[in-house]
Amino acid sequence: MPSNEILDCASVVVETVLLGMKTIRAEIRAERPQELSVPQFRMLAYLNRREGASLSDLAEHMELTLPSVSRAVDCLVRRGHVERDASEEDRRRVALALTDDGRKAFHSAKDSVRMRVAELLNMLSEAERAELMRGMEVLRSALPTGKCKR
Amino acid sequence: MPSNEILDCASVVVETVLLGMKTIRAEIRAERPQELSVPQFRMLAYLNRREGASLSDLAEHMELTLPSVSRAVDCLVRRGHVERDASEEDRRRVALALTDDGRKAFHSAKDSVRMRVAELLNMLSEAERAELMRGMEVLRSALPTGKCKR
DNA sequence: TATTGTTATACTCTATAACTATA
DNA sequence: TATAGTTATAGAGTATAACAATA
Repeated sequence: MPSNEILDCASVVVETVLLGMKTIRAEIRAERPQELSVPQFRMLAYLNRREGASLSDLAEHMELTLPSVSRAVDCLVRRGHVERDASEEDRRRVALALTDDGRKAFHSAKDSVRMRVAELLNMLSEAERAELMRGMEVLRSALPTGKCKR
Repeated sequence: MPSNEILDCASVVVETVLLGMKTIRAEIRAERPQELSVPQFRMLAYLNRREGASLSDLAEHMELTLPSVSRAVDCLVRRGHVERDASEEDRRRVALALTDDGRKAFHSAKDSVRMRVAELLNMLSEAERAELMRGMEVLRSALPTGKCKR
């Protein structure tokens, strides 16, 4: 049972992450030719890292059910962002991959977000940025990263 | 035009916020009687702070269109989380407020998230937590604080 | 006429249940 | 029989366009 002091820390972390997410969300969704939703962005990001991932892999990463991801992928395929092929080894599986168009859409959205955040960080002093980086490092080390499913 | 070093910082911040959001999302949506989506949670959080806010206030905070928020509020009203009344001063406006049930649902979800994050932070040393808090403080100072009129 | 909100319509996001195909 | 996905159905999340009511 965490102490009150740690519960207070947790509140700060949650509020800050939600605030940060608001900036990111606004940028991902801003006009722009290749408009993406946040879930779509997350799926493209995963497939960009894990070429050939199966639908189950993607569902696990997104923490969604298979039917939900199946339909979401329908949508991405329809838009030309993702390719869906039968796996060679196990014909039940599908191998998902970004198309060139999907890779372009993902990087375009990602670059926009990064540029927007960089503009904000540009206002900080070098010392503050160093403290920020250290804080991010600590937070990453505390958060469950990907697989370990509580 | 931010330097490459700052662009790298921005990447770290974005990745860390997305990772943190994943933990929060999983917890907000977890089992539990009063299941909420992330947007619903954000709306309840806003109305908890701003009793009597109008639909336009909420739409601005959420960065959504009025029709979208109108429907989202329909849903929250149907679930008994929110009350929608005509404003006294200006009959065009609606005054939104949490019901007791809505307040309960919000605090329950919020407490779950906080507890889950606190459990994770509990693994850190005291020095690491101090660094984390400092990093959060710096990040907050850099992010646009969504007209925080609390 | 301008502002606040709702309704109509159309996608996407997500779930559960029932199904198909492969192993 | 067990596993990987899809289809059916339903409700929430989101947008634009058209509308109604109040100021």
